[in-house]
Amino acid sequence: MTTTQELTAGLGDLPYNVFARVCPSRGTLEHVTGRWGALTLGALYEGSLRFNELRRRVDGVSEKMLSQTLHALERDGLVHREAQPTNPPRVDYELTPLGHGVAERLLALIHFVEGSMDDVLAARERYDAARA
Amino acid sequence: MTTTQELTAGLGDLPYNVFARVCPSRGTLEHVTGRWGALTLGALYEGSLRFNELRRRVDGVSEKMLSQTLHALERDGLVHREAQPTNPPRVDYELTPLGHGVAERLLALIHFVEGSMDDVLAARERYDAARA
DNA sequence: CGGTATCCCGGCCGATACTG
DNA sequence: CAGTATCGGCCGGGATACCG
Repeated sequence: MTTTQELTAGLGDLPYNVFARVCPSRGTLEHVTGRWGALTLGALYEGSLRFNELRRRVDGVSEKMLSQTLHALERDGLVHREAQPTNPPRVDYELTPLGHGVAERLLALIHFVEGSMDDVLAARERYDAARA
Repeated sequence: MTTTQELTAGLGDLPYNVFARVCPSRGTLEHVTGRWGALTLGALYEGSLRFNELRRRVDGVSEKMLSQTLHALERDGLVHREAQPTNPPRVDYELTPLGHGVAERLLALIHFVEGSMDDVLAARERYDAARA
């Protein structure tokens, strides 16, 4: 297991530190972990998807938010947009190698959280019961 | 490496699916990956911290948001609050075993994003240059 | 199909003041 | 030190309409 010492060692020497208010990595982390960014990256992990396929997969996302999310992820170099000038148009979105690395770690987190939900729900009941 | 097939296989059979609008895991994931939740869990990974130590470590967080964040994480069973009834009061926050597992995966993601920032910034320049 | 443009509301969140 | 209470702005994001 990686220790925190290793994880945070020499942060002052590293170029990017997400814990600092001004660091650009904080913005990228928010694109990645944001409500729709996380689910979009997760959905694309298995392979390329078209716009409306993504919409169906990420339950509840609006056209506007999916569009914004994809633009942000494409700008950060995590998603590649492949538009075919046919009629009707066909646009495929897929992870870049970088995006794949991010999505992999993201899915590890998502999966772990999903697997912990029974514990989480039990903890909530205990917490709520203690103040009622 | 874990494949997406494995990650998403039989989602319909699993009790919790974050991609579904109504699943409670989506709410917990948002606590965990939210702007302040992620940084708070990351800060606590190395060990217990007091309220104002956390405030200093999570640069830019307000008292109110840190308080709200800690309450949410405590309710979800990820953070344990230890209050000593001394004067002046002393309150320590630390990760639960469950919170530790979450934070570990979160830090893997954060670290990867930080390590990718040069690529991300380069991708942004290319993206912006392409439409200017 | 694959988006963009516009309107607008709720709530996230920061600032400030106050308390035990 | 460790918070809670209250106010207010601003913007995330949903709804709707429109376009190539």
